Amino acid sequence: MPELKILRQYIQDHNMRNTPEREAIVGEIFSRHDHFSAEDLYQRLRGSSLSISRASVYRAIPVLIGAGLISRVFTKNGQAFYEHIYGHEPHFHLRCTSCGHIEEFMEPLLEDLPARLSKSTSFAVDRYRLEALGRCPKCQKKAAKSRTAKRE
Amino acid sequence: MPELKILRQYIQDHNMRNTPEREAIVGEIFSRHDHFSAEDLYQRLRGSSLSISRASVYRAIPVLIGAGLISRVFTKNGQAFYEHIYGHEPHFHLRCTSCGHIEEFMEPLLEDLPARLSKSTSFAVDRYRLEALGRCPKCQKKAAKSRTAKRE
DNA sequence: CTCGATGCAAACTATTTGCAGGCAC
DNA sequence: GTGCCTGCAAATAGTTTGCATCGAG
Repeated sequence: MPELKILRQYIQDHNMRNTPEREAIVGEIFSRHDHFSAEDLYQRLRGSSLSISRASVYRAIPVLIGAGLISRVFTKNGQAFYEHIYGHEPHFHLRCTSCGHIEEFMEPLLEDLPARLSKSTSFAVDRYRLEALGRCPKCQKKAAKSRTAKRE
Repeated sequence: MPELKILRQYIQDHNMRNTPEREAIVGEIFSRHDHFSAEDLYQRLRGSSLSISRASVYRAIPVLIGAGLISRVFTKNGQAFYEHIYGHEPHFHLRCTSCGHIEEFMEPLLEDLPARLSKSTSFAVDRYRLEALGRCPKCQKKAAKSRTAKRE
């Protein structure tokens, strides 16, 4: 479990304390490969032997981001979603503006974007977040005239 | 004021009703060239002769997005930020993870991204949102060892 | 006249925080 | 033993919504 190693190292380096709660959270996150919100995590961990509070889940998130284990990828209806990034190829998200369906995709062109941007701008860029918005195949077919404007 | 024309057209096409409030909101948005939150807009419009309620500001936003006049560009501390897109070259945002400073930038490589993605994926992509995260020049200089992990 | 839009205030929802006790180190 | 971490509950903050009224078409 390299992700646990990373967590422990990060915690040690930052004079924090490791706890079973944090390890359980990391374990749960890396047990699947999907996008999750803080609430999702909380619900999944409620069932576990070690029932973890919402507060601890919320407090763990910035720690894991700091450790480079997860990253916030998008916001949906005011709720933040994350994904684990360790051992995960860089990629971006295609989001259907009609049904909300999300797919991951990689465009080779973008592979070394951070390095490229670090050269062409004054920022030291270390990562990026790209979200492409459009219609998924299903919603293209439906092609119903939408009469209502949804937020986003 | 082409933006007002677009608003009116959109409203007409969607069986909605045009109101001085909506026109004032659009006017205010296009009077500057910056990123704004719903609250920003509300505060700026409070002073105007036509005092507009928060509710109307919030309700106007999805309409303007639907009309293609504005777009949500990022979320900061749980608050959504927008910018007007009509008459504005496509571009992306560089965000300093340390101080929050934001700069706009264009990478020629990305110019026809939507078209390219529409071909290489199954989605009909019509726009995208790219946020590069890193350190701005100032914060690179400070280079203080941060001991606290901030959310994001 | 009709029905969408507005303003107000209350309701919601996601997230943060104060506090007392517990546990990692 | 010290001080970070946890759980709980209360507090915040952004955004949404019910309702009565207003006014555009």
